[in-house]
Amino acid sequence: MSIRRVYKSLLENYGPQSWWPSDSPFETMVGAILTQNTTWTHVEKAINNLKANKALTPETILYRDEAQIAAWIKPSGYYNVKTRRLRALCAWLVESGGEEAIAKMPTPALREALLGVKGVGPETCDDILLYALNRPVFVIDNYTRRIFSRLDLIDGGESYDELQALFEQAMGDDRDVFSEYHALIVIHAKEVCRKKPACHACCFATSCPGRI
DNA sequence: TACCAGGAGAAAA
DNA sequence: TTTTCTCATGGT
Repeated sequence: MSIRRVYKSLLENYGPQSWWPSDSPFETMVGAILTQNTTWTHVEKAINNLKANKALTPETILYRDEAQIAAWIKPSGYYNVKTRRLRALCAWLVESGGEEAIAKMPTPALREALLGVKGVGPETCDDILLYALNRPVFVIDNYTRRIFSRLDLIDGGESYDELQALFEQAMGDDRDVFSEYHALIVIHAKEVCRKKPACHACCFATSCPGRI
């Protein structure tokens, strides 16, 4: 078993996922913040509230009443901290000259700048780079650690950057492959870990619908 | 009822 | 430097 083989297996089991579901790069950025520690169905409700109120713009999120923004994104949970995080991201975006300006920035500089925004950690940063800005970066999340340590392909204690380098080296410099792989990992984890409490070992079970 | 979800930052040890 | 706590709604 190898990282490349796992990708092949997941793709065969679940098919292409074609992430990220959104209508614009900015919507993807907002979704990346809102999806922190919650499920996508809750994020959809929050984004729909923003859309319904024509509030899915950097300017609206920056300048509308903070309590109003929080009320719109309430379904996604942690609405107070996420409001501040959205504002920090929008402030950075505007100060940087908007989407057209950041699109011209080289990936390492862009990544460093995003990581400097309060509320944007490594996973959210790479979600934005990969899915909003189409940069070839591999997204590492807790599912990746869980699944691949269970498969004995990683130790589990590696740093975020170490794991990212490992997957990027294994899969080549292919943005579309990185995009599919991360989505497939999330789909797989959700498919096989429905048991309560969540089963963290069912990658090995013959009953697992997406057994690797 | 209790657990958990497509994390991150601050505080405490 | 590493670990623990906090933020919070809503589905199962």
